[in-house]
Amino acid sequence: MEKSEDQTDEDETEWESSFADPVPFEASGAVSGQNLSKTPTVAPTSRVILHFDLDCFYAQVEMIRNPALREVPLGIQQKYIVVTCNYVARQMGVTKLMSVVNAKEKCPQLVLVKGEDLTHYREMSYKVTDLLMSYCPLVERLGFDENFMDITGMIEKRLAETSDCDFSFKGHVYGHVSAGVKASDHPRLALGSHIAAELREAIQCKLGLTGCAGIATNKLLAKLVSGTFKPNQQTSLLPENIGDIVGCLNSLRKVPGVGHQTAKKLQALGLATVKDLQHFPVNNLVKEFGGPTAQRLKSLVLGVDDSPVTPTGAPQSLSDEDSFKKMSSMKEVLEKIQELLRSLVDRMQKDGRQPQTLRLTIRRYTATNKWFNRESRQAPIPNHIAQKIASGCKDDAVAQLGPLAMKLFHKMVDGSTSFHLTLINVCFSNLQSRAAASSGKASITSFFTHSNATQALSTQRQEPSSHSTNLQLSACSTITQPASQKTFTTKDPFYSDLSLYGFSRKQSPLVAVEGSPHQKIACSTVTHDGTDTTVTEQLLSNVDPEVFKLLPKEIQMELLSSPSTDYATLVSPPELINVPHTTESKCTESLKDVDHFNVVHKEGEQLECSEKESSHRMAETSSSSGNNVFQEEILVQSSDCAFPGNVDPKVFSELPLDIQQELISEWKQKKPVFKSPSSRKPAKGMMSKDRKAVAKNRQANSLLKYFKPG
DNA sequence: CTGGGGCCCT
DNA sequence: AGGGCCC
Ligand SMILES: Nc1ccn([C@H]2C[C@H](O)[C@@H](COP(=O)(O)OP(=O)(O)OP(=O)(O)O)O2)c(=O)n1
Ligand SMILES: [Mn+2]
Ligand SMILES: [Mn+2]
Repeated sequence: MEKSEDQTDEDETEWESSFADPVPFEASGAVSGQNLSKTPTVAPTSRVILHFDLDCFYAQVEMIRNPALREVPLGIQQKYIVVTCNYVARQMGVTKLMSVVNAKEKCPQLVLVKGEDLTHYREMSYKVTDLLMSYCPLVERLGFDENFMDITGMIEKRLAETSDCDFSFKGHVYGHVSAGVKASDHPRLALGSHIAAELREAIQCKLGLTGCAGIATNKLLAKLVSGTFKPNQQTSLLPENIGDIVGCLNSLRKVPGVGHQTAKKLQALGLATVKDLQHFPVNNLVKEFGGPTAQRLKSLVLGVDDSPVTPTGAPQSLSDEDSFKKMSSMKEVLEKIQELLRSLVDRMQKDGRQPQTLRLTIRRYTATNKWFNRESRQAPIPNHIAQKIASGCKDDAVAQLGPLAMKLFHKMVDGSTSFHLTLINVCFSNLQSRAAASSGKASITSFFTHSNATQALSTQRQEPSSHSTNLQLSACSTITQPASQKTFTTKDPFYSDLSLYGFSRKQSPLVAVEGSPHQKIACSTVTHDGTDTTVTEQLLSNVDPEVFKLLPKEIQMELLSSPSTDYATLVSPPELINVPHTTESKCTESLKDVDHFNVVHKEGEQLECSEKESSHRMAETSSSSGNNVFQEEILVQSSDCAFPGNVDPKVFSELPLDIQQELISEWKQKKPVFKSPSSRKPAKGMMSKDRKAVAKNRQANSLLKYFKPG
């Protein structure tokens, strides 16, 4: 969400003139130059990237929980601010991140729902990510309500399978009247728009959520374009219009990756708009930011971004915090810390991993500048305590973590003098899988001294190692199933073949569950009976069998389970039954359900998401650029982004989904595998070297991690 | 009358 | 341990 200062939206006034001045050619050369230097073993091609952003996310979740709220102006309140609001409220002038007082002033009838507890939002957030991942594993989260997807592989496969190029874009096309755009000129993006439409439809059908999507050739552009038409619409960006969308960002702060501090530095250099930066000599930028960052900034404002879609995996940290006007007694502090710890331990337990580090953060009261003075202290969590967390001895764990947290507190605050706190945050980090944790302090990898086997073994997987309660709770993706028909609602020729994607029997496509809303359906977890000796020797041929035998059973299971892990998905919607009664939200399982390979095409119905082809924001007016500084990124292979070596994205996409996830996890040194907030990622805590190396090679790190690589 | 989360880099 | 970025 944008800060309020950024919310004035003047895009429309600017974009047509964005081509007036050519910008130096050199700036766009980096990407193609780099890729040209590679061996052209893979057909050079641009990527197709999707960006999804849910509509008024917290408000939508609350409206699902209580449908009566749909018709009233609704604001989600955290302390004294309205963090977001539904579109009814927006129509009446309420904005995101508005103070409560201000919002009530704008809209006295505003209904406020407390939103300090993020549990429901977090859960829904992961359901969306899991759903997307079930189609294609290349999904990267950004915040709770956004996901990037690299569907290049899916596109290539589809393109090879069909010769039918007589179709149009789904949704809007930036800078055009979409009906007037020939999809045959941009078949890959056009296909992407169809996939985006279907994924949005799936999100609405299965989860009851609406959102926007952007379809473009990189993450930066996909994100920028997704917000063009707002709510519940999608927009594609053609290469010829890259200059338009970037050029109309008159405030540099709107460029993702340019935050408050960077914008201030730029402004000190006299740079306020994107065009200013486009024309600014990179050399003068280097002085202030350093070479790599300078170049990245230049690239960003040209719409160039070859950062990969990096599968997010399990979270690296879990934190819980509370703010208040004043806290000044040790008793309050202790009670607050214990309260936060109880909640955190609860979440940790469901995650199934063990935190190795505890961090305590405080904010002291200061009259001015209340929000930039945080102090923190962290400490290792003794193993015996960590195990209580994961094993479910909640009260026990809290009882032991409390004193540890208080020790950290006293490193910052002298209890014998007066203090005035306005915030306390408790954070678990350095999260390790049980297998890794139980094998000692080091990761599993340490068992194999000269292991080149680690790659094949996927030693860093993080899923729970046994079929414990944790596994059942976390491995089950809970998806709601509308009781509505499964009728196919389009005769779009591309949909039928989409059913081939993302499907894998073992993966267990989203299971439809009908019944009581609050009924929890147990997971039918298919176990990997990997204790078979022959299997062992096959899979672990590079592992010393003597060493292997010494490993705890759970770890053996871990090592054996990687390439062929079976798992079943499970379904149950705790409170999600209220799928919007909108008649147009029919759910099709076309991409997923194996039993529906023979898709029923129902004539006459359209799969439209009530996209008003409104012509607001001028984005529909066509403008062709004369000069083009904004060259399309060509030669950007997915292998540069998500795959090691020269892996053909098309071939990759044809692999069974679970295999895709395994491979990705190995390449990333993480193990998402199970679809849930837990078990997504391995602790790369101690693996930071590996992780860093990976990130560096992929250009995923550094300042503009969000968009531009180095 | 300015939340409550996350991520990565230094 | 802090800083900057994202939502
Ligand atoms: N500084 C911020 C920004 C966002 N959020 C939360 C509240 C939002 O509901 C959610 C998603 O942020 P968005 O910027 O996408 O805003 P919305 O989804 O609420 O609205 P929109 O429909 O404009 O996307 O993240 C937050 O707590 N603090
Ligand atoms: Mn968002
Ligand atoms: Mn949103």
